[in-house]
Amino acid sequence: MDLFIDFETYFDSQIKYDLKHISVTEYIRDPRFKVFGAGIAFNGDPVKWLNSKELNVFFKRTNLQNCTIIGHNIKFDGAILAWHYNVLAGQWIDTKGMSRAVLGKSIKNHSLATLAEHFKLESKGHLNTNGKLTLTPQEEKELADYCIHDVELCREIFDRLVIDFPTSEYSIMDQTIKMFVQPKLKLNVPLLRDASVEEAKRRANIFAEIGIDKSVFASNVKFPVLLSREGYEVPTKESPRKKDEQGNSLKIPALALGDPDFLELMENGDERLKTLCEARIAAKSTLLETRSAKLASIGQTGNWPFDVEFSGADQTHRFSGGSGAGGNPQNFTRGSVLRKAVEAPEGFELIVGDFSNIELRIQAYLSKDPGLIEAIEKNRDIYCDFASAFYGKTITKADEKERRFGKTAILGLGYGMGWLKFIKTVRLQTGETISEEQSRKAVDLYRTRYNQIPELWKKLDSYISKLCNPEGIYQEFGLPVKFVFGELLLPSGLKIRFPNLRRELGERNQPEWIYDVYTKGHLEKRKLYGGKVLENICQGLAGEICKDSMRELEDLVVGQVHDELLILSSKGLLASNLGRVKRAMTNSPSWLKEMKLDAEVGHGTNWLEAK
DNA sequence: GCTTGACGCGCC
DNA sequence: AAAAGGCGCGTCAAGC
Repeated sequence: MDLFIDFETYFDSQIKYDLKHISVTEYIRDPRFKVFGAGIAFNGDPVKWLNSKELNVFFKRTNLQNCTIIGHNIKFDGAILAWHYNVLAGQWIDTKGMSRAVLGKSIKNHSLATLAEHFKLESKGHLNTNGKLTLTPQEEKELADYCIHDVELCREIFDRLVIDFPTSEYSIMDQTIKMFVQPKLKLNVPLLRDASVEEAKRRANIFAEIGIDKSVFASNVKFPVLLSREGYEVPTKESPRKKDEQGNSLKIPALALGDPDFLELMENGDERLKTLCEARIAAKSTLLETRSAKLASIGQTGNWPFDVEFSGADQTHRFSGGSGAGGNPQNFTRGSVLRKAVEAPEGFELIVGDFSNIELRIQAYLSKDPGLIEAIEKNRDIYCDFASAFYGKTITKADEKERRFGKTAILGLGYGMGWLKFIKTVRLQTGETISEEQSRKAVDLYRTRYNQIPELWKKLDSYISKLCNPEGIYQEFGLPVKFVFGELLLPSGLKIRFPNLRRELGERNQPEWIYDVYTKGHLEKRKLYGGKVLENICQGLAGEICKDSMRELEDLVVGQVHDELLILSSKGLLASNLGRVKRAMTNSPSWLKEMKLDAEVGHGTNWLEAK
């Protein structure tokens, strides 16, 4: 039995009680939270409006445990059901997640209104109940009509998306929603609160000591002015977006952590300059302070909903970080108090499993590169392997600097990076400055030592034209993906899409492969080439492997970050669950059986300790 | 006063 | 011949 549902609730933007100002979790757990009613429909039945009172009766009388509950952005409705009505679904389905998976970046966004337009359905209505705490009978009637139409739209959109949504994905989508609506992890509120206060003090002190306001350092206009006024030369770079009338990139100051010239400024020996640059970084790094404060306030209200978005990375179908419970869990600072504050409940232990070099392994086995495969199968350290060849002497884990260089090369050069970008990457990731000659040597060494990788780029480059064949004949070329018109089919049936793929003349009149994607509601052109096809495939396949493990570990999984799984185990079952996690994460996928996988599995009372 | 774009920061 | 990419969030500046 399917139940389609959409809740209508009170909000007031004037007092900042709405989803623009606070997260879904804070909104629903707030004492001001109030349900006006909901539109519901079983299967194809007419949609009914039930007001707040009628809903109480309905949920008391109806057992939905074996029901599939479907909604647009179901984490919202699911959290209301679970937290206010104590109602859990047998399975949750989110039509917004389905839309990301099926339509991807070929559509400007995945709102109900946009989807209605896309599928040529009767448009979504307009209604504004902002600030209304009680409704007149007339207002309730209007809200009911509006809501009923939304549920009808949701159902019709579901009926259309269901055709192309792979069956294998329902269980994973359900898991991601359960991680949110049935949260199991705790947040250490005092720890987070202290951290936020301390970080605020630390940052404030920096500006107080210099005697210049934070706003000067935080401003991309004022900070370069300050530097030049003090007699320093401001480095520049090309803006990625801003263009002049001729379409040439405009120069903007290069004063960010990702700009090698900025790092040079800090290290050129001028103490005053160093102080100013450090203040710049302090002004721009707000994550620790703001995130710990937000998580502290979430932690006060209950367990921590783990929020990731299904197919949020809609090119490769990996998860993206959600914002429903204190901010994106995918970018918690490594080794920080944010991870330390995420705790297993009493009597439980947190297990963290991390796939070892999963993308590198996929690259190795797809390209069948003998050097890479041998290193993997003999458990050799690939970073040392490359560094030894580069430096012409044996490098071991003890040679930290050299090994770090090897790691940067191995992880960076697999998708076609050139020598110029590699200089920058090495500077940013290792702090070292290498010459053009050294960079060219590293790039050449990578491409000759693991020569099957560039061979695969070349092959994939030549297969791009097959994606333009409207006949849509499946071709596999010995890879676990199928090439169809305009898209690559992953083993799950999810598609990596290249909408409107075509040949265009680029710089110097060279023909290039171009496709269109919507980013932030705007249509943008993207280039396509062999290295990038390989990257998309590797990321997509890595995501599928991770999902296989999630499926196997079922409801033990309480969180997921890229190649990492968070699992909760009762203390009594710790030993057996550690083994279970390791097995689930080292199973070779059915579509690349010869590939050897590995995972690091640790445990502890909190996320930091477990990893 | 509000929205939008641009940039920078954090993670993999 | 050569080409690394993708998320979410906070803040400032410009536009209305």
